[in-house]
Amino acid sequence: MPEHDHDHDHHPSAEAMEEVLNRYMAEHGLKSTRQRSLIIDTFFSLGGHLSVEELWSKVREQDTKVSVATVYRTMKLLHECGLAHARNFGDGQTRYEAAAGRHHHDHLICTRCGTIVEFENDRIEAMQEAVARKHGFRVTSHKMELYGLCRNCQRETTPQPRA
Amino acid sequence: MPEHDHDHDHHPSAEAMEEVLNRYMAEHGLKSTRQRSLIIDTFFSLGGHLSVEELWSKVREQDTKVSVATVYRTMKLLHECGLAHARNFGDGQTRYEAAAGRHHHDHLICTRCGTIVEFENDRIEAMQEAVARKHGFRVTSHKMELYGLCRNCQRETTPQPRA
DNA sequence: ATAGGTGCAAAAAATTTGCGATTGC
DNA sequence: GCAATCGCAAATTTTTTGCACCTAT
Repeated sequence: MPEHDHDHDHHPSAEAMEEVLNRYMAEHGLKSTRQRSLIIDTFFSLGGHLSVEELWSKVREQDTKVSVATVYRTMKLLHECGLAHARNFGDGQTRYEAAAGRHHHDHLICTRCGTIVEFENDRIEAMQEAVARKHGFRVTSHKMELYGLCRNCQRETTPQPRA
Repeated sequence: MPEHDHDHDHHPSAEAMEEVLNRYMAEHGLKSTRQRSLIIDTFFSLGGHLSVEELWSKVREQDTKVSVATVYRTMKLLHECGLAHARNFGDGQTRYEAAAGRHHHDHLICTRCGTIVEFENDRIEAMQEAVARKHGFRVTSHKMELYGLCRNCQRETTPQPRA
């Protein structure tokens, strides 16, 4: 499980997310269904960086009949309305992470044990803006991932599985 | 094709890469074959951010018989010995990019037309190090991608395909 | 009523692997 | 000669889709 940075290891409440989502759904003529609510509640209450497979297995604990397809479709929705970010940390699967209501943040990833630490740094963000402007870009989002060894893994020599 | 930043739009020569690769191969008991050389030469002479599919199609122009599997296997090798970086820009495929002999750099990606601009910024890198250190990490590599609209796409309103 | 949603199973797309036939070293 | 490679096809893995049947609105 990911360690979190000092000032933002809170997740937005699933209820708050439903609010945002409801507005989006109303505007787009989408319907609220039992399986969507279940998937969304599960996603936001779990937190972290979830693969569809992981999320699906948690959802199935509540309702065995929900199909992967629905989880994929729902996560695509959440992504499109900006409530979830899609991440790609190198293993072959897309992971989703709660977006709205949280500060933007980036990731430190231990390549040995898989630990993920979140952080944010306003000065770096400001400099990113500046660089982009220099190249004529207007930035709408970004990803920054630092890969390396966490404190423990710098000492350890015994094999340890990734995440 | 990607625009390049001021001071490093050179690609390392395929020959220089063969050198590094040969050393690696000698140390690991790997063999140099016709298809590997072809793939490697093609990869380094093309430059850019290539999907396996794209690279394969170029390779096939020289030798119809090379299989995708070999391209995958060769790129994995290049990646393992540090000569190629694996990237994931959001479309569902891994892209490879020449690594050794180039300065490290990051990416500005236009979400409308797919243009990729490379840049580097030492101050940002220094701050990344600092942040990582604060969290006890020793950074070995990183990825930073800024998504947004390039100069052209901020003006245009007509539809334009990605990449 | 009806547009949108769901499950299921088949389809795609991306990548990996088993294997008998090569081929560097 | 022998271990490493190759091509090919089959297998995996991840994600998408077609379709007949449901269900919010």
